[in-house]
Amino acid sequence: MGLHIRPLKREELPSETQAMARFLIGRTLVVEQGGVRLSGRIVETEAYPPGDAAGRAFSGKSAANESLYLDYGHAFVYLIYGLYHMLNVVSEPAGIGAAVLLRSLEPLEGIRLMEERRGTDRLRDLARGPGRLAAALGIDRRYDGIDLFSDKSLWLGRETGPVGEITVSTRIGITREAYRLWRYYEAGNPFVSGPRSSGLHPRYRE
DNA sequence: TATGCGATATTCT
DNA sequence: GAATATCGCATAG
Repeated sequence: MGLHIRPLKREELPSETQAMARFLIGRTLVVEQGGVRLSGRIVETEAYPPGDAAGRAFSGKSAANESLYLDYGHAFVYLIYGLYHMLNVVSEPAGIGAAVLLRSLEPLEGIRLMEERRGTDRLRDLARGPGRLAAALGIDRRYDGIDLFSDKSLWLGRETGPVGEITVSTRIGITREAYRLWRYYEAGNPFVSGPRSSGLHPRYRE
């Protein structure tokens, strides 16, 4: 466990959604739970900018999406399909309602616990996809609204090495604004979910 | 490897 | 009542 991850400084994180989604590729996400540290390299994100019809803020503020309206750098966690939690980073100044979805991690630390939670020892499958990512890290609604720059249990770290080329594509699993190129991933990285070459949404693929 | 489908809960119309 | 920022299993090729 000689891995030393330096915390990201708040002023390094862009407060504009697409810029943040791109910036976060190659950075690290760290969870501290009861003395155990889990971490991973962020290899895939999606941007849900202000006014986006596919975003959770589109139908206005409600109890379900309150934390989306916090200042950038807070966590926004919600449940989808009744089964999976999605971990987002609020991406604009307070009151706006936009976020970056963390889709996939390359596991670094706490792999044993991730395997246990996920019921597999296949490294590639531990946190590939947003539902798996949350499951591996034990993220649920209790993490909703926490500040990633003051809370000790969930925070963002600097890159641990060189960051590869970043590719953009259409977002996965949405119907509205489906043509937008707001998905970002590290090219060629096997820990990325979904299409890694075509860059086109299945709906628009021939 | 690719495609299809059911599971499941909360929110919104 | 319908939709949903998904996943794992089944089946076919």
